Amino acid sequence: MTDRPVDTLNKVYEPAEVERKWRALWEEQGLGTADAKSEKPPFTMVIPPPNITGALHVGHALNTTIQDILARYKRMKGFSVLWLPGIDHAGIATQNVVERELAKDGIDRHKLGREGFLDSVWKWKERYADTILNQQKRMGASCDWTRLRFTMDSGLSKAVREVFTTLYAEGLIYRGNYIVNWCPRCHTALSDIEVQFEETDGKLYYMVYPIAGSDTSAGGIESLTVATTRPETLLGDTGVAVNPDDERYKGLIGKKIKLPLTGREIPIVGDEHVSAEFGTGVVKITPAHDFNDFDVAGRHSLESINIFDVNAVLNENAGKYEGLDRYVARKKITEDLDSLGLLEKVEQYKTMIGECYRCATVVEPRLSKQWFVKVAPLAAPAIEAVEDGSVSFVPKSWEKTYFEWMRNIRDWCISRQIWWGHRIPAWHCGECEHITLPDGAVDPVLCDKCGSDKIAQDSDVLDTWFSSALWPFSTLGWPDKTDDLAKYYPTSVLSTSFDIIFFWVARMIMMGLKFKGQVPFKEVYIHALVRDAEGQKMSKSKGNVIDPLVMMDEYGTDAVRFTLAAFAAQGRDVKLAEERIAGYRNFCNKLWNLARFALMNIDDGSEEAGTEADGRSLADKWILTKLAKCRNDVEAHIDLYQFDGAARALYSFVWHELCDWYVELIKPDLWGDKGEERKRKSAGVLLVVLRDTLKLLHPIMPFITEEIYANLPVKKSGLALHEEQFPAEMGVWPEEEAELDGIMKVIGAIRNLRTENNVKPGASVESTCQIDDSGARDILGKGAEYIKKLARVSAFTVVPTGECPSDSVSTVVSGGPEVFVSLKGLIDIGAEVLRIEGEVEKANIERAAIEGKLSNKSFVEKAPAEVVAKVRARLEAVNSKIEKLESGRNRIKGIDG
RNA sequence: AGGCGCGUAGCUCAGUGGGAGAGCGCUACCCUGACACGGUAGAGGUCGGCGGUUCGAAACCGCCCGCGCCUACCA
Repeated sequence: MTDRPVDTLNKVYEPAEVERKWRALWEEQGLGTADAKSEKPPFTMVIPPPNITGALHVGHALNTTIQDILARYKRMKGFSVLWLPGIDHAGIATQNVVERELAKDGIDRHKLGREGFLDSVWKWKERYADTILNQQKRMGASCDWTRLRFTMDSGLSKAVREVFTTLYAEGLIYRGNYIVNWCPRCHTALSDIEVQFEETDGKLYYMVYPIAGSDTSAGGIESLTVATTRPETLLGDTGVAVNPDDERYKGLIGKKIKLPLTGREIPIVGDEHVSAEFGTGVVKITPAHDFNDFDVAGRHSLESINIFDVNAVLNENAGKYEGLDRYVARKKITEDLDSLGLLEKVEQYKTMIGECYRCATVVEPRLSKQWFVKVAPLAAPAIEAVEDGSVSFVPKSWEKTYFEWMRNIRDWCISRQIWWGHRIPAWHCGECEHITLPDGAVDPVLCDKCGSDKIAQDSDVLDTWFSSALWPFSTLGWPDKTDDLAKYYPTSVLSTSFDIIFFWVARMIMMGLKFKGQVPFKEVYIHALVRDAEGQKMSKSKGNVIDPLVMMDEYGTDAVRFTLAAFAAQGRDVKLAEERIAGYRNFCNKLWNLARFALMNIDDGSEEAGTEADGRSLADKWILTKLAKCRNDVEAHIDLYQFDGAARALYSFVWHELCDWYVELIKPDLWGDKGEERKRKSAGVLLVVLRDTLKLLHPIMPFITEEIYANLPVKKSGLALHEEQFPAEMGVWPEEEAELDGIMKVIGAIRNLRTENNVKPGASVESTCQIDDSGARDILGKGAEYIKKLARVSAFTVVPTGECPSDSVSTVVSGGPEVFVSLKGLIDIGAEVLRIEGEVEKANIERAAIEGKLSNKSFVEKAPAEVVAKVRARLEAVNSKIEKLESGRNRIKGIDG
C-alpha cells in the first residue's frame, strides 16, 4: 500500500491554502481556455462585464457562482465551454471617479484638456481594473482568461464604429434637437432609463396668469390659474394649454396671456393632453424643460426658450433672475408672484422626481442637440425573437417585463457630453455643416459634400451601453470573421440580474439580430435578486449587508458558493444570513471528514472492489440507489437553473444518507467483523460513492472537491477532477432501498425508546420485533446486524405477533412491526405511560382525519382508487398502532400494580 | 395608476392538488476509534385573512390586509 495522505489531512478543513493551490493549478492547466477547433458541441456564456470602478458585491458573487457552476458542469458533460470574461469602461461612473481623484490634487479636467484627462483615466484603469477580476478569480471563476475583453479595446472599438456607421447610413441613427434628461452635475445627457424616479414631497403652486386685452373680449374672465410643481419654469413658458372641450375655457383658445414677471405675451391653445379634471384644468407650457410640454409645443408650433445653463442655473433668458440656481429661483419667483397677488395658493403634493442614476442629482429636462437610435425598427424583430422562443427567459415571467418595455420603447439617446468612452465617429463640416462618416478604420479628412478640410470630429462620446449591446459578438472578434465567432456564437445562456433587462439584455437582442442575424443567446437566466451592498435596496439599517470577500476569508470560498447556490431560488430576493454560510462551512468540514474516514479504510484495490457488481450488501445497494437518485436530482435541477434544488439534494445526500447512515452501517464491515471480503467490498463501495459524490459536488464546490479527489486512489482521466465526466446514470435497487428504509425506522424506534426511558447511551438492551407478515420478518432478520450495531442491541429477535416480552416498553412503526425494548425493572412507569399516551393522542388525531376522509362518500367514489386504497391502508396501520400502544400501556400499568 | 413578486416553525427559506419540510437557533443526553464546524432523541406551525373551485387546497381562482420591487408625461 502506497503512502496515504491521511495523516497529513487536518481534522478540520482549512480552505485558504487549498484554494490558493488550486487557483494556481487551474491557471497553469488552462482550465478555462476554450478551443475553437474542438469537435465537442459549444457552450458559451459571456460574463456581464462589471464596471472597471467596481468591487465584488454579493450580486456579482451570486452571478459568478451561477455561471461557474454552469461552466464546470457543462465541461464535465462534454461541451467545449467558452466563458468569456471582461470589463466595462463605464463612461460616466469612471469619469466621475477619476475627476474626484484629480480634484483631491486640485486638478480640474478642463485644465488637463481632453487628451490629458483621458491619459489619466487610462492610467487609473491600468491600476484598478484588475481589482474585480482578481476577486472573480478568487471565487474560482473558470473563465477563459486568455480571452479577457474590455469595452474600450481596439477590437471592440472597431465593432462600435462599424455599428454606428451602418446604422447611420440606414437612417437608424440620427441627430437632432430634442428634449432629453440632463444631469446638471455630470454635465451630460442621459437616456430615459438612466433616470431613477423617487417619490418626493413637493408642492403644487397655483399661479395667476392674467389674460391680455380687454375684459369683454375674454367673456368676463380676467385671468387663468395654472397649477405647477415648478414655478421657476414660468420664465420659459411660451404658451398655456386647456382642453379644447372644457366649457370653462373653450372660448379663450386663441387669446393671449400676459406672462407675469416677463411681460411676454403667449398664446392660449387647446390640447387633448390637458385634463379638465386635474388642478385648474389649465397647464403652462414650457417646451424646453418638460417632456410633455415639448410635445404640446410641437403640435401648436410654440417656440422654445431655454432658461437654464448646463448647471441648471438660470441663464440670460431669465432676465433679472439670471445667475440663480433653479431652487433659489423657485423661491424668489414665488415670493415675487405673491407680492404681486398672483400666487393663489400652495398645496402639499407628492411628486416623482427624476434623479441621475450615477450621482442622484435631480435631472433637468433640457432641449439640446443629441444623437439618437431609432429603436422601433430594431425592437420589432427583437420582440418576435422572444415571442417565437428563439430567446427564452428563465423564469418565464420576465418575458412580460421585456415585452412591456419593448412595445413602448422610445428612441434611445446615445450621445454623452463626457470624454471617457467611444467618441462618436462623425465629423462636422465647418463650412457646410454636412456630417461625414468614416469608411473603415481611417478617419475622414475632407467633407464628403463640399470637400472642405475644415471638418472636426463630434466631441461627444457614446452611451456605454451602446458598446455593451454588442458584447456577445464584439468579444468574439466581430466584425472580422473569426473561428471563435463561428464556433461560439450565438451564446448559450446569459445569466444576469433583472435590473439590466432594459439597459442591456434587450439591446443585445436588438443588436445581435441586426448585425449577426441571430439572437445573441438562447436563454436568459434572471437570477434571484441580491440587494446592493451600497444600499438603497438592501436594508443597511438592519446591518445585514454582507461582503462576500470577508465571508470567503472567514468560511472559505466553497462555503460561500454553496450558500449562494442554495439561496438562488428563482423569483425571490436573496437575503443572506451569515449563519447559513457558517452552516455550509460545517458542511464542507463534514465532507472533509468523510474523506478522511474513507482514506483510513481504503487501499489501492478499493476502486475495483467498489465497481464489482457481485457481493454487494443491503447497505451497499441502498447507498448506491440513493446516489443514483441524487445524481439525477442534481442533473435535473441544474438543467433547469434550479441551483437551490441541486444544492439541497447534495447536502441531504452527503450528510443524511452517506454520513449519517451508510458510514455507520458499514463500520463493522470495515473493522473486519465480517471477514476480509466484506471489508474489501464495503471500503470499495464507500470509495466509489465518494468519488462520484465529488464529481456531483464539483461544479458548486470546486476547491474542496479537487483537493479530496486528488488524494483518492482512483483512476484519473486527466490532471484533476475538473477533467472528469459528470457521472452517467446509474443502476438502482428499489427493493433493497425500501427494505433498509424500513430497518432504519426500527432503529429509530429503538433509539427513541432508549432515550425516552433514560437508558445510558453506552448500555446495551434486548429488543424484539413482532410482525405477522413473514416477508417483513425476513427483512428485519436481514437487518439484524445493522439494528444491533446502530441501536446498541445485544439480543435481537423477530417473531410473529404474540405474547409480549416481559419488562418491556414498546412502540409501533406505522405499517411496520411493534418494537419492544426490554428494560428489566428500570422502567419509569409513570413517565412511560405519559409517553405512550402522547403517542396515542397523536395517532388518534391522525385516525380522526383518515376516518373523516373515508366516511365521505364522494371521496371514496371520486378519488382515484389507488389513493383510496392508500388511505385505507393508513387507517389500518394507525388502528393497529393505537391498539398495540394501548395494550402496551396497560401492560406497563400491570407491572406497576 | 398599472404590472410583478412575497407573506409556511423563533430566524432564513424550500415545497405547489391527496399523510406539514430543511438549515440555523432551542431542549435533553453524549468528547462512541472521520468530524463537538460532531452524534442521538426531542419541542416548536389552525402554511396572512375571507370566500370560491374540488371528493380533497398550504398549493388552483377571486377579493381583502400587510410588505417589497418595477413601469408610467396628469401639470
